[in-house]
Amino acid sequence: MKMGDGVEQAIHSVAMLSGLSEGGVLSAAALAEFHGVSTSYLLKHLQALSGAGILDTVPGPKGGYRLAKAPKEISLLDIVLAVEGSTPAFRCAEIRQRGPNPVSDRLFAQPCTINAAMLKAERVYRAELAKTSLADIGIELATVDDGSIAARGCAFLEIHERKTAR
Amino acid sequence: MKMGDGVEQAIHSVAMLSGLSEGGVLSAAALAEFHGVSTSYLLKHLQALSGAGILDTVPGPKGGYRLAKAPKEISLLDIVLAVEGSTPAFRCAEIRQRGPNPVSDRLFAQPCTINAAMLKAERVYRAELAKTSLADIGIELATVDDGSIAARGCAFLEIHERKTAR
DNA sequence: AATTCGTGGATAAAAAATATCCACGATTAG
DNA sequence: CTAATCGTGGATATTTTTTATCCACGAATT
Repeated sequence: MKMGDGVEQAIHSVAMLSGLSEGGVLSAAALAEFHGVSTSYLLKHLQALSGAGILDTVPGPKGGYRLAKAPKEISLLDIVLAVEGSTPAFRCAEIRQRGPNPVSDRLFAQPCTINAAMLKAERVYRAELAKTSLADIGIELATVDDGSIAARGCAFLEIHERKTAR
Repeated sequence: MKMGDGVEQAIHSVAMLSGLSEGGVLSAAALAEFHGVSTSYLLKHLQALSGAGILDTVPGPKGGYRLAKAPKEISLLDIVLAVEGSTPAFRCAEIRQRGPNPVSDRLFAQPCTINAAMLKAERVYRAELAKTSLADIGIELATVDDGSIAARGCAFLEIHERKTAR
């Protein structure tokens, strides 16, 4: 069982957007450059996030992505579901009904107990992810080379703004 | 995120073995036939379960697999870990350290908060699976065609025993 | 009006999962 | 004793899924 790398990229992207100053946006290209990932692939996930109502898009020159709501209102679960979809990891294939089983079909009206147990665990997993919001994750602080304290990504944001200010 | 089909096959196999009478065993071929899956593929998972101490093997003619301990002592988590491995679904690729990030390396001595949150959710997931044992799943009951009540699989076991009694 | 951006579908490349096969050693029924 | 049966474990093929890329289009802003 492996979670797609897109999820990690998406969470980091949204986290960075949460550090933006009022009115600020970041283009898909800038986000991809900062995270060192493929722009066209990240785009796919940014669009999923936008479609899920987590991000807003600003078209035109100086456009890009920004949060659609407050960091406190965005949970990790929201992001994971937007990128990976809501299909459970465990999919009951109704194995119990296969093979030369001479047992009556009436049994199978009741749900598979194995499936029920697996899905319950997934519900617990998702509930835990729902507890953590972007606000909880916060912005990591760092000492930059000149000795000052900077929010993670801020230094990059400055660089990016210098570029776009041309 | 998708869990391998092997997990489902493994759980059903172990569940069926838990319904075996004292001293009884089932061969990999019989388990595969009952579940309608490939024998050689199921074998791979049965061997993993045996290696994990969940199943015992009985070699020779009339040999096969049986539980290595009481159903109450076998949790769904044990089976999932044996088949899928214990690697977490979310693997932090340390995206935060990539790209043209001018922030000091000292920041990265601390664990990634995103990674921490994702792993915490996985711990909760596993804890929930650990709560459910084979005994909890129990043996499903069914009304067979002649109107009597039979444990799921028992009818098949009878067929199998008739075969092997030749 | 030209630049810059996101949209969305089509498609290619890479990686996993699934499935199969074979030669070997161990065990036990007959 | 010996022949049949079973599990072991590695190698390998097949299929499916994931990941990644590309391109033509429409929208908005300077």
